[in-house]
Amino acid sequence: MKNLKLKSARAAKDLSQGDLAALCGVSRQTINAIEKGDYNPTVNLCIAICRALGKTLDELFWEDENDEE
Amino acid sequence: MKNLKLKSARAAKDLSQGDLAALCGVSRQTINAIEKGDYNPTVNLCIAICRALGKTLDELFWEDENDEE
DNA sequence: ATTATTTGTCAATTATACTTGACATATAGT
DNA sequence: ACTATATGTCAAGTATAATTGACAAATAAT
Repeated sequence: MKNLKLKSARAAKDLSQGDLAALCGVSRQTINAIEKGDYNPTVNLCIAICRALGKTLDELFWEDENDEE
Repeated sequence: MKNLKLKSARAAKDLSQGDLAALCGVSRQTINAIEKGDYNPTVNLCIAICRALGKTLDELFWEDENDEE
């Protein structure tokens, strides 16, 4: 289950996966895995991503991650 | 950093920590720890909690978990 | 006083989020 | 052709979310 909302919000800010990872204090692979969607980040990381992209949890993570795989 | 929004949303539905845990498929201790607030649940669990309580991520988890400790 | 339910908290284990390091591919620049 | 950046993915390790089991204290009921 890809997270396309995240991918497009990141593209809208013209950030690479690596850029966003640095802003959130995680590795590039972690951002890649979240966008790819086959796992389940912690809420604090979700919040960090939202802050970096100027979005809220509901905008990026509501009804996506849950219909898993 | 206690999550009082969660605690009060649960109280509003007259559910015990154990009840909510069962609805979410996790242990009572996990719900207790999240309300107590000293850790960082996964977003899928947050979503399960929101669904059980009829709330959204923004309502229960936005700007709480992040000002950690 | 006692019985039952809820909550708080501990210790030890298991599952998994997240890391580092590396390699392949694709695209664009020079 | 070469160089650089962005992405996708793998394997092995570390950090921590979540588990089970147990016990104590508080509340409410009888």
